[in-house]
Amino acid sequence: MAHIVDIHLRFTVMTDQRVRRITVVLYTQLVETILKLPIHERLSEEFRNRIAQGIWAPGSQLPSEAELCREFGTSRGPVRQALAALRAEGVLTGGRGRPPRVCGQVQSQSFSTFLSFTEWALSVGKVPGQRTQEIARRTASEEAASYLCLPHGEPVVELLRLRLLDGVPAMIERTSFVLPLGNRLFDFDTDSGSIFAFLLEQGADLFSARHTIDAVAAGEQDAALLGQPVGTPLLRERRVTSSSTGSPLEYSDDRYLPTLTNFTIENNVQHRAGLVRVHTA
Amino acid sequence: MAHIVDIHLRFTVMTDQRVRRITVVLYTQLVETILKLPIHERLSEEFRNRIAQGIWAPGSQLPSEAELCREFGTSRGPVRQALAALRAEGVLTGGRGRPPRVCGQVQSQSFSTFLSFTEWALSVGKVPGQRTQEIARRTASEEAASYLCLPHGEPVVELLRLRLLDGVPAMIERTSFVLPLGNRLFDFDTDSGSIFAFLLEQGADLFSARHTIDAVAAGEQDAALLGQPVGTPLLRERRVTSSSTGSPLEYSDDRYLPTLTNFTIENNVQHRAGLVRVHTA
DNA sequence: TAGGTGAACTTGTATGAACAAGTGGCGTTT
DNA sequence: AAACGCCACTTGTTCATACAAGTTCACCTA
Repeated sequence: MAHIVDIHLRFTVMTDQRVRRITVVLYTQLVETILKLPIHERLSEEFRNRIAQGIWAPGSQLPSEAELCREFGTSRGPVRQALAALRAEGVLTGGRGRPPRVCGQVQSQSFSTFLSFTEWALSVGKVPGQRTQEIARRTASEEAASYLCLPHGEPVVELLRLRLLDGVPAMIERTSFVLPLGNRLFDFDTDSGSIFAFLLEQGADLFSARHTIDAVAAGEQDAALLGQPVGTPLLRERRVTSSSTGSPLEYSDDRYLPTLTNFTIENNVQHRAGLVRVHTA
Repeated sequence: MAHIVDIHLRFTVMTDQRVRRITVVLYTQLVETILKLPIHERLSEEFRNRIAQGIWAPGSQLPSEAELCREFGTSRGPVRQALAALRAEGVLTGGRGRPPRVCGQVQSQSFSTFLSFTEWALSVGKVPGQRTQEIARRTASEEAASYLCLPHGEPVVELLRLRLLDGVPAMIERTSFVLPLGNRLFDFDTDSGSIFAFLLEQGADLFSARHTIDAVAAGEQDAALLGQPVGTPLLRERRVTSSSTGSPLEYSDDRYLPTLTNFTIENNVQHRAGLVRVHTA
């Protein structure tokens, strides 16, 4: 799907001896596109809703496939596809002869919710906040350069922000953007909200991310910003976000106060965990 | 599938005025069962191998579905099921008109590899080790009782072990087992290897697990065992393992040296992360 | 040379059918 | 009461088919 939402045409026009700017916006038929979602995606969305709303409570059995087919007027294929999607996330179990059951309590998070602090905070009912400490174009640190696959001495745009939940310091974000992305940030008020949303709006091709989670002691800067003593254990998430062609766009070192935030995953015999334990030499 | 591997029949017999014990073992046809794996599971296994061995390198395109069908002599269904399994783990991407590509560098880990320190260590080519500090039956700690859904004052079997990688201290494991499971451990040499494997062998129904990851400062005991100063940041994984009926069997508080171990996950637009960020009040 | 057209190929979606394999309930037998 | 056999129902697996929708590339045209 092309996913073009609208097309902006900007003209500079002379009329009546005055210069005017005209913007013409062509809206494409997004509504059509949404309504034309494939059946099985509409189904899995519907199933997710029912589970979230408790209509299908944890532990309870779902209707049989045949019943779901009758209810939604489709064949077994799409119904099974929708169920498989939820099974792959560990939300459902079931086996031969046994109707599917709601199994996991932990809801998975979409790509954007997991990447964006702002979107995540809103999804858990908190007010996100941010205090930009610094935004600068400078030579990439060794670590950033290696993660971003940049030659030594290449410049990047570095951003240091303190992130807040309901006004309370919760996380420190040190991000390095490759130049094509980073340069756009100078036109953006980094105190106003989600960079992720801004970049997506600008058409950035943020496609995949690799997250590495460990623990570090708070340095002096961390401690001062978070209002904690130096040496406090912090939960660190390092992240490389790449485009759909696989070239790295952004490297971030996020340090969370572990009393406010943690990471959770569910796992079972049928469902391999996406998370892996890694040994570092 | 029943998954009965063998049946042991033990007799005590009098012959020639001597008491003998005879064990008769009935082996069931496991080989048959393995060979009878459904086609799509055999395919996804084969695909996983090819990716691991680099036959299908990251970034490279896979053969088209039609070719795979020809190669394995099946219809499109099973091939697509196998591809879907890998896609659900974020290993493959692709879209309409575009042959699938190997995308993630991070291999997912099976339930048992992720749960068992021993199995994991072997899978990354390290020699796992353990020094049992203590095994005891005592009243559950408040935290363990709450995670295991036990009434206040209920006894559990607590185990404290130092885990090693190639002889180097890497993790501290504090596990509480509910009695039916824990009591069996007194018949087991906890210095000899994997408790997880032992319990499975005993027929324990370890089905699902919820993992919570955060950071803590090393206490005195942690510091002494790991040979680190008090206050060193440790990467903590707390885990509740449950049976297939959902009743908790085991609670563990594992503290890793973050210089040796971390957790990694991959994520993309098409593939929701199983891992979620959680706010703790 | 730049750009459009169309054919060949690819994957995504959906249907219908058939059989394999496991679950649970019922009644009967031991 | 426990064990067994049977039946109805459920999910898992596989096939064959058809069409929708996107990609790629060679070719033609302006």
